[in-house]
Amino acid sequence: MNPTKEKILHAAIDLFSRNGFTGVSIREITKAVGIKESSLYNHFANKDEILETILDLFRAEFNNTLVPPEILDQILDQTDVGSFLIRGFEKYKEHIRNPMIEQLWRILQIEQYRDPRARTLMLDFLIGHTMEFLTLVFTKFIEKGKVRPDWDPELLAIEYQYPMFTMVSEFNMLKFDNRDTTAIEQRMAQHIQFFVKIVQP
Amino acid sequence: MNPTKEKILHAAIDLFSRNGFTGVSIREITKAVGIKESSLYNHFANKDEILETILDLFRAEFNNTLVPPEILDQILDQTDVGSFLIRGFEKYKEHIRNPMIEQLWRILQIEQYRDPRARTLMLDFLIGHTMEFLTLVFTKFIEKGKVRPDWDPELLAIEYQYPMFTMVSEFNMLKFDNRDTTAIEQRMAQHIQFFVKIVQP
DNA sequence: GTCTATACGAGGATAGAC
DNA sequence: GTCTATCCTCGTATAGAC
Repeated sequence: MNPTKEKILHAAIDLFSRNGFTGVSIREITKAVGIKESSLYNHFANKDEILETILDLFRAEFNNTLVPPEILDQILDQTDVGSFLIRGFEKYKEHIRNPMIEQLWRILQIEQYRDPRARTLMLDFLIGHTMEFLTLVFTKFIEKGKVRPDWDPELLAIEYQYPMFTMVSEFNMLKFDNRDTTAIEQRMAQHIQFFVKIVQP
Repeated sequence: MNPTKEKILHAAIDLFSRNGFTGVSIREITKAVGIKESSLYNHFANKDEILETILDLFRAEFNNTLVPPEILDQILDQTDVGSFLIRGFEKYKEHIRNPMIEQLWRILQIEQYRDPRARTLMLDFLIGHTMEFLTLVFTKFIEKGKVRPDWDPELLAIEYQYPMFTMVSEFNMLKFDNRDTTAIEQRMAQHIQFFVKIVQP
């Protein structure tokens, strides 16, 4: 991608993530980049195309974090539930440590009601795929006798992941104000411990 | 409150909840109400004062749902964890069945990053007070021998409430598009069952 | 309290020179 | 690809008549 286009995109991500799509003007974006308004239109047809590009970027980044299904069985054979979830959590923390990813999350939250694309991305893509993946993981863990067969794998996926969604959202809000996040990070770790203790055979 | 002022407020809540504060103009609000722009300023000093009034309203509505601490012990003596949580869930559903409340939730979600007041309301007030209340509830349940003393009451509050936050948020998004919500409602009920089974002595 | 009229800066976007 | 200049609509807000 053209370096100016990239600059525009990143300035837009930064601004949208703080003030929302409707709260940011083309003038602000171009001012942040250091170009004139008219120059922006050499890279994007209009303001909405910037947002569309951002949503595409989010989709791509999310796909990057998924474990390929081919190697899933192999991984699950080599680990127990606890190590698997902790490892996933560590990977997630790496992921979110990238400030741009954090900004993309915020944009999705802000635009979820105003923009149907953001809503679908959040509901069907993000929540949907994560739940599908975890349901598969717990199904296999139960088959392998590494998780108690007492509960529906889909319920386990919810019990594990849904608290995480809220904690991540809380974490993001605290970070946004530069507030202390150790308490919430500790809670995430405690949640994993709690969950593992309950599902272990 | 003056009837025109009330109409303005409700039109603003409706519009803000769909397009966000920055995505709605004074012209749109007054058009929805059927008055001229200038008339609005007889009721609110400026656009921001409308949002401030909305946030105050949310605070008041939330306070309405809290159980007074004086009568908590009495309630907890009369019920087990399951009935207590199911009853709370029913009350919550009544609460959210009010379309205005639903809209207020959406506004809070949309504005959480742009507006520090919305962020504090969400983090410290809403999440904070709910957790405080539930931690107290589980502490007392443990004292009364109605919940296993194996876990920290605060952890129990998180394990119960945090998945609910995500599910409510998901529920709201689905409802916004008039999509089917029976699956998510069923999951909420399953979550309560799961939780009760785990904490029961 | 509501209206008409108006101010005036900010908004997205384009034409055309370089 | 970037600039200057410009368009025209929308945005918040006020003054003053009724």
